[in-house]
Amino acid sequence: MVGRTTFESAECPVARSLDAIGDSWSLLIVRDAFDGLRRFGEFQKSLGMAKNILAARLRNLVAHGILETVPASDGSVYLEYALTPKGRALFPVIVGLRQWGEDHFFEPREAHSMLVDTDGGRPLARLQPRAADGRIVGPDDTVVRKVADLPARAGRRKR
Amino acid sequence: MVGRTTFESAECPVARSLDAIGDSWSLLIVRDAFDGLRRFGEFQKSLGMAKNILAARLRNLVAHGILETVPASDGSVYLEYALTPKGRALFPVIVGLRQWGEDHFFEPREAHSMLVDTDGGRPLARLQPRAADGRIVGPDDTVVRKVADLPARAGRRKR
DNA sequence: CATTCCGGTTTTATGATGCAACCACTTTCC
DNA sequence: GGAAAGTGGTTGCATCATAAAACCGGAATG
Repeated sequence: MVGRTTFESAECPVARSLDAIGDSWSLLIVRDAFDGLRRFGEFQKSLGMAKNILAARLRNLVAHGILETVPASDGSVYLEYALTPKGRALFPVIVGLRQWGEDHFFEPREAHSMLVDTDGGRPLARLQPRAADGRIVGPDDTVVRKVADLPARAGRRKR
Repeated sequence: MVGRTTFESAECPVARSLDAIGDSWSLLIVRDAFDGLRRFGEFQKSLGMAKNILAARLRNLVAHGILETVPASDGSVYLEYALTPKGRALFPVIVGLRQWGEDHFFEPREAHSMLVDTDGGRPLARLQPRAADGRIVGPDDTVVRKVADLPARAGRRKR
């Protein structure tokens, strides 16, 4: 199982996120879902993965509220898997992984798929973390701060 | 092994990225590296993971050019692991995972660490993918386009 | 009806992971 | 300077997750 007890008690949001989608396949499934895939067979054909682990991953993503099963769209009796709002909120993460991959895993002229703006067809701008006032910030401009939960309860340690 | 032959030939940048850092631990190591951790023992203590797989992950991250070993910083004979530019370029991905986790895996008042702007101490703004002209775009405003590797001057295609 | 398709589950091998012990080398302490 | 402790791993071994393939029941298709 993926999301059982590994980092579940961690108070670092990165760890909890990875507990839900940190395996090799889940984010590829989510990527395909952003591309419009919805059926079990579509995912299986696109990813070429074993059907049993696809079933397990879909179950896990549904259990985490990232996908949900919806009745059908073409009238058949089968289910479809659709992104929930929580799943759609992964869009920046997918974009980040895509841009990082484009920049660092391809030769300048090598073929690769690319995410473009529907209106205009131009590639997206690079993702840039920004401060609250809009300034662009990098790794050295930020720091992790521990935030305790308000009602009493002593602050925990370890991010 | 992580980065062997799984998605290596894929032409999707997301797949290649996940081939390098798609396991449960690598991104947590990178996160800790952003937080300033550099020594084997620091990572091992922070993550609580087995030393043999930490060694394997560090080897893999170094092999992928995400970390590099540098001689020392305190004069001792030991090595340290530092982020390369390629590794630092993962910053938006880590920020995205962190914000997604903050938004969807914590109760409103639950304790969690938070990434704040060094200058001012306020939380970062939400990551927002933007089109080339600066417009904020969502999943429905973008489409994946296949780009073949053509030798020279590609004529821009309009729709 | 018979056949194929769809969406899985059940086996069975195999690879990865986690744990503990061990080890070479360094640094520290007395 | 010798013992003890720390640092940075490696090696076996048990266990768990993963992958491939076979199988299966209901639904659609001819």
